[in-house]
Amino acid sequence: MELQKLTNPGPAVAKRRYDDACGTAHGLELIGERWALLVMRELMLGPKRFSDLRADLPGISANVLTQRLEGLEGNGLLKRRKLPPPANAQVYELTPWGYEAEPIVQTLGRWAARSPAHDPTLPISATSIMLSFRTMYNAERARALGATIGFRLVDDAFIATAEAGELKVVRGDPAEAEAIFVGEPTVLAGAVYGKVPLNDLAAAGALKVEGDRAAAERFISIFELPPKAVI
Amino acid sequence: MELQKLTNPGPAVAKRRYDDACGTAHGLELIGERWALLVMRELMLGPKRFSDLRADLPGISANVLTQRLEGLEGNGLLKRRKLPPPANAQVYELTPWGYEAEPIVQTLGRWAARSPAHDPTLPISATSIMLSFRTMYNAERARALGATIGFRLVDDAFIATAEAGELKVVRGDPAEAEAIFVGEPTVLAGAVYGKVPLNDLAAAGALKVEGDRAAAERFISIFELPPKAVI
DNA sequence: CGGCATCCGGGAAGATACTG
DNA sequence: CAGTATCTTCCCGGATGCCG
Repeated sequence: MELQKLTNPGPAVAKRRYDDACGTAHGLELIGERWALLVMRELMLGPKRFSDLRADLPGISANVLTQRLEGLEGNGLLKRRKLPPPANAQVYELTPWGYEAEPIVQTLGRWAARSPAHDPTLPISATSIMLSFRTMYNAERARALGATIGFRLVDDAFIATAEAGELKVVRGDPAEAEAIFVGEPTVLAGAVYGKVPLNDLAAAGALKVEGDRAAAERFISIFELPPKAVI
Repeated sequence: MELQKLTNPGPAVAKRRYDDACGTAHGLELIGERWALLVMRELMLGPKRFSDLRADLPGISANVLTQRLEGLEGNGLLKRRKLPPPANAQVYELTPWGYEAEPIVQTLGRWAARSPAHDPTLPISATSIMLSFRTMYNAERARALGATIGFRLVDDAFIATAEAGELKVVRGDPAEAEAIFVGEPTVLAGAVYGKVPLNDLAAAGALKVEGDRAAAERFISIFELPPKAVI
C-alpha cells in the first residue's frame, strides 16, 4: 500500500513538459533527462544489471539510476527481465523500439566528436568504444577489408566483423577472431583514435594483441575522427 | 567590471559533467540541457530575436532562455549579431557547426514520432512544422512531384521546393509558388499529418490556400508519419 | 519593448549511508 | 547485489524590476 504525498499539490501543477507537438520535443520528454540517453547507450549491445550500469556510468548515483530506469521502463523503452536460474539475476533490456534509438546516439556522437572541447582522454566504457566503431568507421576503407576482430575488455567481450563495407559489432566470446585486443577500453580508444602505436601499448603491458598483429593494425586503420569544427 | 560570487566554492566543486570520452556524452554536455536543443531547432531556418524565440518556445522563461543562449554561444553553436540600421535589432544565429546539428533534431524527431504517447494536437511552431517537412517527406512520392509551395504562417514565411526527390525548405517570401498555405502552423500540421481535408479547413476559415489547390493537395500527399512502435 | 539581473519556491541531481 | 533513505546542493520556472 502506498501513500500519496499529502503535500502533493495535485494535477494543478503541470509536470515539466514542453507543450509542443514537434517530434523532437516529444523525444526530449522521452529520453531528454540527464543520464537517460547514456543509460540507453549502455544497453545498446545487450542487457545489463543494475550494478554494471552503475559501474559503466561513472558519476551516476544509485537513486538517479533507479529513477531513469523507472522512467525509461514507463516510456516503453526498456524492460526488467529476470534471468532463469541459476543466474537468477535481474537485468534491464531495451525493447525493440528502444534499440531503434541507436541512430540518435550515433548522430549526436558523430556531431559532438567535431567539438573543439571534446576530450578523448577521459575514461570510456566498453560499450561506448564498441558502439563508436559502428559510428566512426570509414566505409571506403572497410570495403577493402574483410576481418573478424575480437575484444576482451575487462568484464565484457565483443566480436567485430568488417565485411563488404559494413561493420557489425556484437557481444560475445571471440573464438574465431583473427586478432583479439585484450585490455581496458580507454587504452583501446587511444590506440584506435589516438593512433598510439600498438607496440608501445604492448610494451607497457596496457593492451595486448593476440593472434594476427597485422590484422589488428589494419582494423585500426579503418577508423578516423571527423575534422574539428571551426568556430 | 564583474564580481565573482563570493559564495562560489571554487573549482573544488566539479560542475555537472559526464566524465566520459564518448562523443554522445560530450554532445549531451553541449546541447543536453533542458530547452537547449529546442532553441537550436528554432534557429535552424535562420536567425531570430530574443522575443521571437520566447514566443516560439511556449513555457520557457526569460532567464532560462538567457542562460541557454549564453551556454550555446559559449560552446560555439550560435552567435549574437546586430542587424544593421534601421533594424538595429540583436539576433541570435547558429554558427556553421550549429547548423550541422540539424540531423540530431531530425533523427530524434523521427524516432519520437513513433511514440504511442506522442500527441500531435499540441501547438507547434512555424519552424517546427517546416523542419518536419524535411524529415518526414517520402522521397519516392516526392520524386514524382515537382512543386514550389509557399507558406505564410502568422509572422513567418517559407518556400518549399520538391524537386528530383529532394525537398528544400527556406525562409523567404513565397512569390512564385504554385500554391500558398496561409494560416497557423498547428492547423497546417493537422492538414498535412492529420489529413484533415483542406476543404473543411478552408470552410472554417482556419487555413487558406492561394493558387493551385490541386498542387497543395499533391504536396500534402508526400508526407506520412511512421508507424507507431509496439511496446 | 528587448535583454537581461534578482529573488524565491519547488524539484531534480549528487553524495552518503543504510537495508533486505 | 540491488536498490532505499536522507540530506544537501543546484537547476528550473515564475515573478518582478532595472535600464537602455
